[in-house]
Amino acid sequence: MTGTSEVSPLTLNRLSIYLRSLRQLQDHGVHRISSKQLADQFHLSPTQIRKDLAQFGEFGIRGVGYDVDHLAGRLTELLGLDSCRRLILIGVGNLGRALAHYVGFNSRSFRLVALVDQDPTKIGRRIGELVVQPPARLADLIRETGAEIGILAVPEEAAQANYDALAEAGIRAVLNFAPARLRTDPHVRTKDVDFRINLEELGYYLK
Amino acid sequence: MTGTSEVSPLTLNRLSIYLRSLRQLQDHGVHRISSKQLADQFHLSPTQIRKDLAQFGEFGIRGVGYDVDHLAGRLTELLGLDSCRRLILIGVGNLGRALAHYVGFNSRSFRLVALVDQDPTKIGRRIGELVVQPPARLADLIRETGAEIGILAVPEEAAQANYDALAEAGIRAVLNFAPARLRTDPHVRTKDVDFRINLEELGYYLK
DNA sequence: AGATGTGAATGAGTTCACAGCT
DNA sequence: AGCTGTGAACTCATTCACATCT
Repeated sequence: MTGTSEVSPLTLNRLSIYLRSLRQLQDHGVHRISSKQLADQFHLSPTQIRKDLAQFGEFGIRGVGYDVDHLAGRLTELLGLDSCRRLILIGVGNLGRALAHYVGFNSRSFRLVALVDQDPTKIGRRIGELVVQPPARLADLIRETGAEIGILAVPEEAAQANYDALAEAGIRAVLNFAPARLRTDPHVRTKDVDFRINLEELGYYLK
Repeated sequence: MTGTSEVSPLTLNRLSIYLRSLRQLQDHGVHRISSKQLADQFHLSPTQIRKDLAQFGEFGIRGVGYDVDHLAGRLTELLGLDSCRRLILIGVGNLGRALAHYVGFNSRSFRLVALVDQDPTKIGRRIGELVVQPPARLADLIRETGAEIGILAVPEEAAQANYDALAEAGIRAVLNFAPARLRTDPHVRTKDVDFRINLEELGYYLK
């Protein structure tokens, strides 16, 4: 059932979790599971699993449950994880370098294809298999490598300018690690990851 | 108005953003602002700002707006950022080391006080001002340093065991960077940060 | 006049409860 | 009998619209 309205990020994030859980089950040789069992094992809600899946079709067998391999396969397609997205990382400070080595950024579904930093002492350095490039090459790099997602790991002050440059160069999505309120481009999917906000949330409850 | 029910994380996260925005205004010498102006400058919703603040009292002046310094001060208290929370970091791989250097983890409101890793080749190494300690010392470290928040930056397989050890040792909150579904302890505030989920969300929309 | 603070209305997201398959 | 898929009920969150105050 292909509804016309967009899928909520919350649902999407849970689909990622379901898929990950299913893969773990595959590794343990499990071939069939009910929403209840899945929920119990991974601390999820069985109704929510079914509702989330319902947005995309019928994947289970009534009275029986889900075929683990089949469902994992469908979720993989659904999330677009069967093809490989190319990433360009802007900013190779401490965080940027850690992200560059992060396995999730170099898996079957995602691959880091370019590194950019403005600092002359960093340009030319090799990190993993890539060499840090100057910002002037940004647009060319995106065109040459076919990068679709930009990872912003620059300091707060530089965030907006780099975001704008990415948008201008035709990037399609940005994962922003800078603690800045970006003026976003409507053509660019943008998602913030902000540790400080998460920390402050935890801190609040400790009072 | 001290309502009895708990504040939602969504509200809390926005309060962090408001505070950050106000501090930027302070740096620019702005002393008074309306919810409308604040919203315009930082891409927020004016009604939501007012509703969020309303949960904690009346901070503005009708017909006038908010005193920037005063509101910033109240939010700082409210979020508990006037005192300093001590953090213990578990796992000093790529991500862990980046986090150790992350300024937000060593600010006025948060301070990293201990590092732990299980890898014998890492134990004893100095990172910043701290020396990496073995897991056996975890409980002692938490007691000695008064650490309240644990940062989990270990591989997926090790996440649950380390979480349990932190909970057992009396930690009050955990910020988990491992891509694992943790069985959480009801006495420990737990928050997940998962880059892969965020990436996959962006990836979905690119299909 | 102009902006806050807030009840009422709307919308989004989750849970319930059960009809419908296997 | 058992588990999925789903309308209806409910809860949580945002937005509207306006009374209230400076």
